[in-house]
Amino acid sequence: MPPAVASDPRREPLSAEIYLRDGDVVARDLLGRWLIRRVDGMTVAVARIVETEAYLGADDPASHAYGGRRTPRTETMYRPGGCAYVYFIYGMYHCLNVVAGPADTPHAVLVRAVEAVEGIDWMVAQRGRPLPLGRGDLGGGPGKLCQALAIDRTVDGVLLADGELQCSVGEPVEDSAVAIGPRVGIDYAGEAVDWPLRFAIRGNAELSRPRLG
DNA sequence: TCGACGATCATCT
DNA sequence: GATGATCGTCGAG
Repeated sequence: MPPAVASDPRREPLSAEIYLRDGDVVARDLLGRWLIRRVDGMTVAVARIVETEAYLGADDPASHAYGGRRTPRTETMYRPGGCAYVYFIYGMYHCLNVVAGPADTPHAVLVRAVEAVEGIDWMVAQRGRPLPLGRGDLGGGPGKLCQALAIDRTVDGVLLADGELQCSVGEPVEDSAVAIGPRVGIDYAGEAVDWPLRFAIRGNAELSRPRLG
């Protein structure tokens, strides 16, 4: 692919309406899009989304907002789609979500894997792992990609149109390149364990475990 | 206040 | 495949 430059149309922010649809639609649409990480106004890294999961709010037993549960932590999900929802998990990791749907419809899209487009050295440094990094070790998992992009609770609520974390047009993918399967790590969610709400770019090297497609 | 648990990962066997 | 790390969050008391 050609190098990314400032005038690159792939860097144009996604329009706000994109995020106002249901979580599963947004999750599929975000494949191939770019996350642009900015620190103090400077772009330090660009990463391409290669795997997502949808969480469908009040009607989804796997969602933090199941049954309309509304707490200080989940408040961000009740905002209109288009901002980041970041939470802390297992005492050591963060997970990055894109809020979807209109206000008070707490849908979210968990970003499960990204691949580096630009600023790979910076991302590797953020990960703090000994080199060389193996397949999927940089951005192949929700905790890993948050480390690589230095995402923590301070990013929670950031607008993806113009904040410290942005989401741009990137390189959308064809349906034929998309693998779909059940979500990971939600064994507590009853019937919802089997819902086909995990989306990935088929065969991509940075997919999370267990691999889909 | 307290106890249980988690949308994970690295490091074992 | 199994397990420990590690702590914010939330519901129960």
